[in-house]
Amino acid sequence: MEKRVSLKDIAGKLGVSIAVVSYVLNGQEKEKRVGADLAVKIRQTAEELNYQPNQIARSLRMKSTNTIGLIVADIANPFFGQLARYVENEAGKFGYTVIFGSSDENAIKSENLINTLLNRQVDGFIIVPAEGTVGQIQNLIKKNVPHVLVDRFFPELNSSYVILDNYAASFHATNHLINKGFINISMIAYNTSLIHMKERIRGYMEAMKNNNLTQYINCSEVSFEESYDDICLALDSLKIDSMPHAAVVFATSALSVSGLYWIQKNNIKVPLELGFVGFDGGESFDLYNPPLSFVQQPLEEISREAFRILLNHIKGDENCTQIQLKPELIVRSS
Amino acid sequence: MEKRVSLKDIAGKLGVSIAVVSYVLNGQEKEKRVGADLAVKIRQTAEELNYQPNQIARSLRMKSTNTIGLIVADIANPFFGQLARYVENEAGKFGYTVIFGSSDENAIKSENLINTLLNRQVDGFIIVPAEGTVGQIQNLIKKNVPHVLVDRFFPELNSSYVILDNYAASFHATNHLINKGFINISMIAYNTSLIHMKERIRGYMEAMKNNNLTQYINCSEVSFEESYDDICLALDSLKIDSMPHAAVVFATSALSVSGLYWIQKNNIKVPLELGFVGFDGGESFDLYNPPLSFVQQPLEEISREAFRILLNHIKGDENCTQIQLKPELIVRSS
DNA sequence: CTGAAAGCGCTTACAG
DNA sequence: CTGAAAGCGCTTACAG
Repeated sequence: MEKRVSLKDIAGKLGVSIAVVSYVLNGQEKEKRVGADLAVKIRQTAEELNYQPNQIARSLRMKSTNTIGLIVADIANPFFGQLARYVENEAGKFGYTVIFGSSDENAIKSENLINTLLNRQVDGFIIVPAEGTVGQIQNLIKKNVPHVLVDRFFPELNSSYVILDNYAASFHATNHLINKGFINISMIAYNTSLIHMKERIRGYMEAMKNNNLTQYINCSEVSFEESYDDICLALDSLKIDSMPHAAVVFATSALSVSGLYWIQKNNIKVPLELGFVGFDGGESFDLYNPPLSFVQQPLEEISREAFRILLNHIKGDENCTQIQLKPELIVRSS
Repeated sequence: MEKRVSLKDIAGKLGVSIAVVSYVLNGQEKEKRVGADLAVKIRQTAEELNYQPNQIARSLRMKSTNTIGLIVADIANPFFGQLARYVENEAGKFGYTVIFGSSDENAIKSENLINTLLNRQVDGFIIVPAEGTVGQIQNLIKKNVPHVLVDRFFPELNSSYVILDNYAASFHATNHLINKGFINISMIAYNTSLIHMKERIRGYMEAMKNNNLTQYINCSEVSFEESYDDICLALDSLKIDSMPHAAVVFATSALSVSGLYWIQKNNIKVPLELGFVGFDGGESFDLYNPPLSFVQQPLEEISREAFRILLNHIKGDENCTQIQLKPELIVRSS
């Protein structure tokens, strides 16, 4: 690369110290009482030479990079892609850039990611924590690294987080199906100890119990890695063609979409032969014929709040803020 | 944040110079002939103190950050999310982290993004260039900043790029519809001067001309901002219910999905009432009943090649590499 | 009003 | 075999 122009170059050209030019370029000429004419001359030559501050040098000196790390499960997953976009927008408004990484719900990858971003001196983290990463988050707390968890959190830890009211989400989803007359309602969830999943399962269970449908409770927990095969097995075991008709609540967006693949493959008619509530609406729910019902998260609000809280931490606020937002059930034909 | 341990701390504890500890921690004890026992002691205390190198300091000194900038149109768009993921994977293998930004196909945003990433001293860029950003890319060339363009490029510029053979993509897509017996074939594209779009349009036109269907050529160019409304207008004007039946080739993934919304709204039967070829397959094409045909890009290969070329540039290779990859037409019921 | 100087945490040519 | 020292490009307390 071409040599960049530095403060030294400007100072050299004008025969002044680099301190003054740093002052005026940072708008401190008033406080430092720099001569008005000198100030304009400095600004002019900075312009001429097309001076661009070296953020790395600045970061080293200031011990802050104006950079945040965003760790999601998978940036290619539209849910996390959306999240990333909202975070990017919000961060941009405050002069922050974002470095991202995908953990694949894997604790080892998560640890590597956190460490490399830490070494790169990010000012803070927004993290969708994977299973088995309590220690990593605990470490951030110990080191006093600003961070906010999103989508999930660890109840035993005192971190800031912003999440969905997951219990309410599946509780309402299940009730919706019950109100439509379904009785034989199953849930497809991930096999994980993470709280968001446990809460979604709990909401489903409670709704079933409240309606005396305990005998129909049937929750299949599939693995992250083999999810499609596991889902097929779980759905195959449903007695779709018997009465009362079956219905399924899916616990995440990816799970719902996999479910749709199975439904298509088996040529099932929704909602006639199978009740359906998905999670985190995507095109597929809209474009399905007829359109499908799903639980909607306020993703933009989640992202906005997460960044806002993170910024407070970065600025020194030590108090944890824990926010739970309300889901919305988008009711359509299923 | 807690104070991090530095080379100085290790050196202090052992009563040696920071130079030696830098040497052994960088595996240069052989070249620098550091005593074997000292080396193990240094490694030990580095371990004990949990030393983590400060990449910012390292970057300042080395004038390289091991960071690349990735600029896409919109990270929330699954096509670009996928791209980002593949780039992330590839970069990770070589110790690079990626900072991303979304340009929204907007030249101003693109310029801001490029500048802030430049100030953050990224070692290079992978860019999906927006319309009107020739000057920005030219600037990178002038400054000798390593970069590779992706998805589109500027023919008048000598940059590395890796793109799809866009001409072939829509040429084959159109021919496929012709072979299925469609005659009245339209294209929906974006209203942009960017080459990838011009090539997709050209491929459509050529296929039509080659089959003496010039009179049926009908290409609607919609705007990025109002794409859905524009698409509806364009599709409304098609005479779907007349003979010969109409067919549409969509020039991007987002366009195709918008088209599906219109198709659903108007309750059109594909392919019975309307021929359809989409771009960049997503779930929606799979889940449509019956599944839809589309042009598939080798996204992983594009990403891998783009990073590989970028890395070569970063390492000093001044020669531009320009790659065009073959699309695949995934033929299903439409 | 202005500048010399220290220091952020590293790497590396150089001297012994 | 080992260390003192310069320097990457900034910011800022301090002295005049």
